[in-house]
Amino acid sequence: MTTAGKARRTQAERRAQSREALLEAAARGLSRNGYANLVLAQVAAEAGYTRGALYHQFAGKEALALAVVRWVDETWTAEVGAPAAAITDPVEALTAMARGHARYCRRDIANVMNVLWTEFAGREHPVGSLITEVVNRLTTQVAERIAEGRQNGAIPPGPPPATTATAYLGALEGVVSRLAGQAPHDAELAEATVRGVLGLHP
Amino acid sequence: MTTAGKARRTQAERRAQSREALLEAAARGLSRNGYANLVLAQVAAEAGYTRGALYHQFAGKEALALAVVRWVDETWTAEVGAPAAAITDPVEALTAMARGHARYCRRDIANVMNVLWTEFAGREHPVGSLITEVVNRLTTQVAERIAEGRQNGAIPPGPPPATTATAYLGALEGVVSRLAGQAPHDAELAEATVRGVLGLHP
DNA sequence: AAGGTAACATGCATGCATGTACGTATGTGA
DNA sequence: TCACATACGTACATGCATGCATGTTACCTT
Repeated sequence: MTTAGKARRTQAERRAQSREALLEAAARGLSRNGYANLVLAQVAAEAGYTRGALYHQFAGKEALALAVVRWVDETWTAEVGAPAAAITDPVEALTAMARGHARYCRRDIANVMNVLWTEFAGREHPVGSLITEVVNRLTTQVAERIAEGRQNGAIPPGPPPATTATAYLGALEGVVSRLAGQAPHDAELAEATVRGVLGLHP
Repeated sequence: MTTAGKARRTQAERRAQSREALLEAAARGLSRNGYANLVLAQVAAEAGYTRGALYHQFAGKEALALAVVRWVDETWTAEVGAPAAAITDPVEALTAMARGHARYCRRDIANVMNVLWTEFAGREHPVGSLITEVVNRLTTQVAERIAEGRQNGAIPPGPPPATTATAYLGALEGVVSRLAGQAPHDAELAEATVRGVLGLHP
């Protein structure tokens, strides 16, 4: 809402602060309103600026949304994806990812990916392409873990790994977005859900 | 796309045919584009009419969307909700609903509720209110079945029935919308998912 | 401290979709 | 068959959000 330090910042600091404030406001706006209903004047106002600042930092609405998606992707990978990927056991990794995603989505920013995915799924749009790219990468990773677990014997046989991975991510997003950060049930139910998708006993 | 019988229809028939064609086109459009990106000229064109016909049958964009939601609700209740509600055993009813929903969503119409829900969740809009109403009714029904199954001993204890029911519906919608009618895995994974949410063994 | 550049604000033009008024065609009852 | 009502098409007006061009303020260099 308000820029913290106003007293004699350097230009780079000033720029970075504005950019971050705008990105955060845009992420909240996208979470709530989606892309089509996102009004740049509101985004700028919520960040404490006007549209001028926004157009100075981003080429336009599309570029802003792309930046938000990349930003969310980076923070998600750092906070959820990478820690889960570091776990050796496939089942533990997949359940840890579910719990981690639930925790990550306790912030209001989190619905961004879900909203944009449903809005741009099956349409030709740069934002949709980027989302698809991110989701595909994730799906591939999950599918590899599933295949690994099946060979391992820890995960029972089922539909093709890619299909199961798609279901895994869809179910996870569905649960978490509906529960909207109702700790601690969100993480518990997220794990239970993905265990079900994978065919694991409770 | 094309109106079937052109030869000497009665006015009521004529009106009903147009209305149904417009509703179906609107449902497809909403599934793909959502409410904000739905353009009425495209809807009318896809139904074989112009905006004039649409505005003659519906008061406007909002009324059209409301009619679509009611229409989907009715068909869903008839094809999925009522058959599942007729089943006595709670676990069987809940799994049957999951499989039934997956089958129902094999049509392109099905994403309507999901799209509109994510678009209007937490906003004040007539369409959002109606969706919330429908979802709440469903959630209550599912929660009752869950409570029943817990008392029964068939479903293990867990988070409050209302919370679990929300997770049930979120996970189900998530899986089915992502799988987009990939029979037969959609039904299989939908059932596995809700079994996981409920804490049942595979 | 003064000129210059980047950050930001403000006003204008454009496009697009909705809603409405009016015109035309098709069915209905006397 | 003729007057009327209803289904549908067409053209115009309005509102709104984006994008851009032009001012104004803050910071940096010398």
